[in-house]
Amino acid sequence: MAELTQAQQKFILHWGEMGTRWGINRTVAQIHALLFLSPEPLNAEEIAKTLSVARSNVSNSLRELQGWGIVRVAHVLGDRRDHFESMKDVWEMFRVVLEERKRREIDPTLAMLRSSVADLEKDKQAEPYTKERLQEMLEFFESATSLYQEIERMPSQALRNFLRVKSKTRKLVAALLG
Amino acid sequence: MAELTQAQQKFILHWGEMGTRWGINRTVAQIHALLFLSPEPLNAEEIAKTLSVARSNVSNSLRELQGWGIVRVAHVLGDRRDHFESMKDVWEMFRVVLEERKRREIDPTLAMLRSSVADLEKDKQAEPYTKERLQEMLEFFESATSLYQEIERMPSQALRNFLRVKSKTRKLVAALLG
DNA sequence: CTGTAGTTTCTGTATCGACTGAATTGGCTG
DNA sequence: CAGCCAATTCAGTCGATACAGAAACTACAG
Repeated sequence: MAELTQAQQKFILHWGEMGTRWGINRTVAQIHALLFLSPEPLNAEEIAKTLSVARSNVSNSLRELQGWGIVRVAHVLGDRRDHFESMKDVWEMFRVVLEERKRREIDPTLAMLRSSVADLEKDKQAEPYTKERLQEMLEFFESATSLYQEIERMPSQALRNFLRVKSKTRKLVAALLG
Repeated sequence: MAELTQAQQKFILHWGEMGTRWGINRTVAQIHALLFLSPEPLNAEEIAKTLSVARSNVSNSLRELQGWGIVRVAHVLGDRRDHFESMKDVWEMFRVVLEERKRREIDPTLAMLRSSVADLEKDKQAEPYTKERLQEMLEFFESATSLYQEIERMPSQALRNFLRVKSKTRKLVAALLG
């Protein structure tokens, strides 16, 4: 994995860019991409070499990825060094990240909105427009959360099959018509 | 709207932080929050005053918000200055933003994955692991996109009602049990 | 107990993007 | 067409964050 093929490089770079757009550090995302593509766990040194970033940067990024719950340490027999591997199940991976983002970002937002709306509820001389807007925002977040959990609750295999069938059907129809 | 109440300030600051976490500029998000709360369209000057940012910064941020399609110019009779208002329907607002992010980020990712997979398909001596991983990633994005469109296709009012009933029920049950 | 390999923490630097204030452009009004 | 007000563009500054390299720490081996 020390040398990257064209396709691997392309994916890793793209993933890094995607990361930045969604508030994830570029290097963190690149390391994740690398581990995702790697058939076996890599040690920090290899990662640093392959991506040409400082060893310490790799260390911190790996900690962050572990914090997200999509990378974990894997030990290799006869090697003292820590090795790292990415979760490989894409659905599960995104589920985990979404769950974590909900915990870090959505839940605090819900709390903030609830307390604000409650405060405005009490304050009789507060002008009602703000309350109305915050109320609607709160309802949206509650509904979206609930919708998300509804989907999450579906057995993921069933969901996948359902969508796979749908996609096959669509392609078939497209082929027949096109 | 020149002076902000406690609740308004809290929301605007929080929205700004949320923005940064999702790759949206803080000021851009704050301006959006302000417009979202404002009962009437605001001109750029007012926005700059209220949030204590430079006039030019407001100008650029407003352009960006218009680029996302959630803020638009509104003219006020007898006033030469442009005024700006945010979309107020929260569901629609998020739908629009999601649509735009799909266009800007997901679609190019799909394209990249498709072409990479196709390339690896041809290249007989390419090691199969990378192809396998990219293939799965591609399938995920295709399914997720399709799932998203499935949800989007549902009449939004029906979706809202469905979720509202669910939430009411949940609260009732919680009240009876708690 | 000492040396060594591995990892993390720390500190200074560099880079990138956000932001400001000034200059410029555009367009309306008398 | 002169003057003015609003909006945009531009060029430089500032600040946050990422990052590298050095130092410190840890754990194990001999």
